[in-house]
Amino acid sequence: MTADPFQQRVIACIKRIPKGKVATYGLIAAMAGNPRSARQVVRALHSSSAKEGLPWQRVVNAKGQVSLPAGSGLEEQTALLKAEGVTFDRGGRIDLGTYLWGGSKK
DNA sequence: AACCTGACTTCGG
DNA sequence: TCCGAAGCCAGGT
Repeated sequence: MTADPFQQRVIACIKRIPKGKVATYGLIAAMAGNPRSARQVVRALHSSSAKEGLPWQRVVNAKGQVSLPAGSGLEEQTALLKAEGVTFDRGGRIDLGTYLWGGSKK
């Protein structure tokens, strides 16, 4: 297992995402200390989502959409977010201006 | 050790 | 607003 503080940071940040809000990979990466490692956020998520029970469904890309391919849990993810009060527009996009987590609890 | 892939981001047209 | 190309970083093969 990795002892990278970055990964630990990512996990911690995701755990802090409030309900009804979403965060982008880049935002998390920046909070974790590496704004260029958005991809690694993804990896950290994959590495510990199930293990840490992280709300990976609240993590979306910069476009405000869920990047998961349909059939891999996308339907579940969107359903969960909707249940939390997040609304999706016609294209399955989230209104980042309203639901993007500010990360003020840094 | 080298190459390839990836739940991304940002810029330009 | 949408599409395409380039850049970055780490893990897997």
